[in-house]
Amino acid sequence: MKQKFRSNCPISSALDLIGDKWSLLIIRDMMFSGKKTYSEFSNSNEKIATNILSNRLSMLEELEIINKGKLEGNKKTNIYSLTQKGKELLPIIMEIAQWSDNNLNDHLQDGAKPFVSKFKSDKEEFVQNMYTLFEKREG
Amino acid sequence: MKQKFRSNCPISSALDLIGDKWSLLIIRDMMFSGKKTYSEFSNSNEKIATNILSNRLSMLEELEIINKGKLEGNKKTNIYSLTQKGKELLPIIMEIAQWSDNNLNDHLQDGAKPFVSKFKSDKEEFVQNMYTLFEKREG
DNA sequence: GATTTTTACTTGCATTATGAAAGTTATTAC
DNA sequence: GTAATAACTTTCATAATGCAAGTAAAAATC
Repeated sequence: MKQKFRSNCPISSALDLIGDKWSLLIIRDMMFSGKKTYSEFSNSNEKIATNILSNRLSMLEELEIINKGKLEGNKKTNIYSLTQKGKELLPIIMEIAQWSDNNLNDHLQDGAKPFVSKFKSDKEEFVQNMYTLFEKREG
Repeated sequence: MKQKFRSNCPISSALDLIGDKWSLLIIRDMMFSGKKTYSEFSNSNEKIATNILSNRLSMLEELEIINKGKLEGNKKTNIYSLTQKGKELLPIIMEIAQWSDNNLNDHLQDGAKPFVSKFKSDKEEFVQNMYTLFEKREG
């Protein structure tokens, strides 16, 4: 784990870890689409290159943002899941979504509006509901 | 403005604009250190290269996240300021700070703790107080 | 008013990261 | 046994970043 932090600023340090163009999109897909395998991530709307995907999955695992596991009876498919550290990225992602919803209206479609709306009206509740959903998925 | 968005997802789109390792640090310095000139940004703890700084300032200006102006009687120094769109990045930055505060304890010093604490205990109030501070700076 | 310093950059080049496409290996399905 | 799937790795082109030095205009100093 060659963590070359630029400083000990919490913002700078977080960006050193997850401040690239792909990491948060993988987390997004895990959170909102329930994706958990390599091929599911590979089919994202944004067409991540497979070498980058592979690299990001191992980085996120090394950072303990995600876990890598298997299902019993299947030696082939890797199942990725969010750790607590990973789940706690939700508020960041939602604030990003809200910012875009407020400020990128020229570009964005209205598809995400109801979703972001719920977050806006009660952030605490939204986040708690999502955390409950994460637990439900884990069974 | 060659905006090559990877998709119309609000999260992906925001990352297309500000999802690099430097943009949010410039914004951070404007918000929390009141920095407003090229040379002030240049002296950040993280040692941004001058060509990157120059590039990011013009990109952020093009995106209408910051404004570029002058003070009367000074033809030399450029004064950069946050637009509304830029100020609204505060909640994202604070959630990032909170995440680091919660999850990067091995790395971070305790300097930022009281600051993040205030955000944790009442986010709404913290954000409003900062917005008031921004206005005060603008005079 | 000439010289130095400051401010805000730009340029050139090395290094690193990303992107696209094809290839590889192990596992599972047929 | 053969084909398809899942999860990668490799190669190579392109783009982004980092470093060092240089430039030009304005301001401060002598």
